Amino acid sequence: MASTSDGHPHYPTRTFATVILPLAIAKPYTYYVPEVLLERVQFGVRVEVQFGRTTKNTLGKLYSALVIEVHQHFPEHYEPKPILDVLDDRPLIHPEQVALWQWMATYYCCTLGEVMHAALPAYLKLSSEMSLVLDPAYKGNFDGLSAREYLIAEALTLQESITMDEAREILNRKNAYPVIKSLLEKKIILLQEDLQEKFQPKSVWCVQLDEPYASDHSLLHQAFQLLERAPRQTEALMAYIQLAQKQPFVRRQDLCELAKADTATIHAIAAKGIFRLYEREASRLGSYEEDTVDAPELSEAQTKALASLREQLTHKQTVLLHGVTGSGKTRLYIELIREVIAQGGQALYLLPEIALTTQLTNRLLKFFGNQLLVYHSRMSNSERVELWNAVLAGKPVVIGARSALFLPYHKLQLIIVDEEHDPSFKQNDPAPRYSGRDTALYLAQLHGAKVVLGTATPAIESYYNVQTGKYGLVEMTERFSGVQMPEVVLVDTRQEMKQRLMQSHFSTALLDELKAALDRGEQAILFQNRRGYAPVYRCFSCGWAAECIHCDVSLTYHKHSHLLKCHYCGYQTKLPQLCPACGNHQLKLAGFGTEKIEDELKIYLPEARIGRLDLDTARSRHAHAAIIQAFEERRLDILVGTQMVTKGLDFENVGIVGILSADQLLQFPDFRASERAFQLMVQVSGRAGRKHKQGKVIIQALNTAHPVLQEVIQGNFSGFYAREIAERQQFFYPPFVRLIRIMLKHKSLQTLHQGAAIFTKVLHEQLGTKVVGPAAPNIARVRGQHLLGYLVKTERQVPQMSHARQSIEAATVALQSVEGFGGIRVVVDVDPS
DNA sequence: AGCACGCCGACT
DNA sequence: GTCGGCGTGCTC
Repeated sequence: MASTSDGHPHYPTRTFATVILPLAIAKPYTYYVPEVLLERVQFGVRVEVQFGRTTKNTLGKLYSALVIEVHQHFPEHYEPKPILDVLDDRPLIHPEQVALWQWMATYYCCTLGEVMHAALPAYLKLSSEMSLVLDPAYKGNFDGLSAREYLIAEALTLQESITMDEAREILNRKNAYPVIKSLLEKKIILLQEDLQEKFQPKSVWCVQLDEPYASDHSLLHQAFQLLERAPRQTEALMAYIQLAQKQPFVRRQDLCELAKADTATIHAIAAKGIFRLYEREASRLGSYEEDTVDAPELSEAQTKALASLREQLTHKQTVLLHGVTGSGKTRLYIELIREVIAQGGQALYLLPEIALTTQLTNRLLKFFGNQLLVYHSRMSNSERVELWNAVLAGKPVVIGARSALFLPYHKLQLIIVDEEHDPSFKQNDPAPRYSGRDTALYLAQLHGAKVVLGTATPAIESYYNVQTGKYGLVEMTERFSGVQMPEVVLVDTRQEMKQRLMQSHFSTALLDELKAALDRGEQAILFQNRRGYAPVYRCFSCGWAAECIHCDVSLTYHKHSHLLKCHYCGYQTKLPQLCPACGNHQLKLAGFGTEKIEDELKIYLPEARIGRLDLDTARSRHAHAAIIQAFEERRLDILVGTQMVTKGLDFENVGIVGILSADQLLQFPDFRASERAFQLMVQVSGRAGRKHKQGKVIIQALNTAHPVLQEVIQGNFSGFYAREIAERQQFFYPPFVRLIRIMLKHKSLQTLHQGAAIFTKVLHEQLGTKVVGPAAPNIARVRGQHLLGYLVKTERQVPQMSHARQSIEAATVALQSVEGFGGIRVVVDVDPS
């Protein structure tokens, strides 16, 4: 073995690679780069490595790991294993991606593996599966095998290899291992591990002219003569000529369709030497075939706003675009994106997932055509890989939800975060628990790119950053159409109840306005932030209420399925007829959700065509689109819905919007309740207003004195902000501090409390009064796990933040090193929503 | 995340 | 006695 004076004899190249494995483990690992792979191992490629325990009977599992560094530092405390193969010729990522991942792992307190897991498309993360094959060297028969051994051996004579799962199934037991072990010892079978690429390019059959016709079109008349007695084939040849004039490649399928022929006809022509069939790699990403159109001309207000936006972006990284609904923010984005394309850069347009409707994407596709890719959650694994590769190759524009932040940009110049205030930009579970907006800001910084935060209702944090001068600000106060902002009317439902004017959950004013709007041929939207029929099923004799068996929440009655359902874990059950606690017949439904609103509305407005948009009716993307389309095409008069109706929708004929219970929004036990309520009410109000006519909004509330209601009515964002920011300052809430929420979880309440004692001790020692807790959250048990939470309030500065993180880490280590408490899960959520 | 090992109670 | 449950520790 070659050896150098300063090198280790086992590692002659003295070159090592640090890799990230596609697993949720804390740190990167280092492998040895053997001579034969020296040339091909580089930053950003995937390599095949063996990882995990190996014993004499198991080959280690194989993984595709991502190389993030190639270096000469000899690992000191262990013997690195070799890299087995290199899977890519070109890097799959740029250094910016790894930098982003590292920042996310640190900032959001999770492992690099967890970030990479979220970042890479599934088909780029490979792991091997163990399978069994017959040992080709084995010459004997299967005599003398046990019944179980025989089952496996026999199965292997029928199929070449079987997986461990299949072996378990054949043996009908959980652990197939002892049987396999003895078969290995008898040298009847071998184990096999191999890594298989999951992504396969799609190929389609194409047709072209064969020689000599291909190079000499004047010979085509001879071809037609050859087909003279076959009219179907003649037609196919003509169809081919027609298609070939328009497109560089003629798909067999397209040809069949146009010529109304089957593949046999095409093959017959090929057999005569006129056509030649070949396979061609095809994209799964739909291409935009129509001509792109020009965006409408900018209004005066838009021109001014755009100029201001451009000007501020020259000296600020981030500008907040605060524009009322309908002011035409999207039109400005289009302009900015165009400039980026012209300069050869890349732009990312981020939206909350739910706002990624076809309404918006189709509109953008019309302007950008094939320069734009839409990245949505319903994409297949193969499509994701293709999209990844397209961005790697420099695709200029991507529109997507927060996960689009992970795509491999490397000349990113602009990120637009539309609806920046939206809480669904925050990922709550699983790790990385990151904010799409804040991560976008960091990503932009890495690329030296600009960020535009767009919204009609800025987040308190964002507006605070405007006030301190960190962000620029552009305001658009008028609707593009010139139509006035809707008139907002508050209805005191407590008064109406006293006077017995309420009809079910509808005030007279709301019902009258709805009727009037329908008579005028207008449409209406009703907002109720709760799905299902009724959120509580209670015994009015003893007070018992139906609760989930896995979670500490009341069950919601769903009329459609006639079941009680848990909105946290999905548990469902039939309605008891007698109260299980006292045996009485006093069981009644309390409260109301979208389902009940839809139902009761039918009584008061029997003529109206009513649709419902919530998680229950719009579970699939298709169902969601179908409801929106029906409303758009005016096949529905009234749309009842949850938050879903507030996002990313543009309807032209909505005369009236109703908010059924503002109290529900305002009563949330959360420091952000006011902010959320303000945003939701303003956003849903923004759906009102016809193309040429002012719309109307009716807000029903029991407590009409709440200041947020007046601010919503007046569209008074600055008043709302001033009041809210003062409160945040007084009670030490963001943006004046940063919050880190910690949740301990365990199935045993006793273990949880005992463990929490240790955790609390360490945390208090390190952070003192910055820690609030432990306290059981409102919902103290979810999916059978008891919860205990802490809130850490810390200064916004980096050193204090990292001290808080280190303290949490120390407390976690202290907790989990105690026997019996290792099973307590510690979930850390930085900047929780 | 996997996976093996070790310790425990429940039955072919 | 084995089988399978779960808790714990380790992986370059």
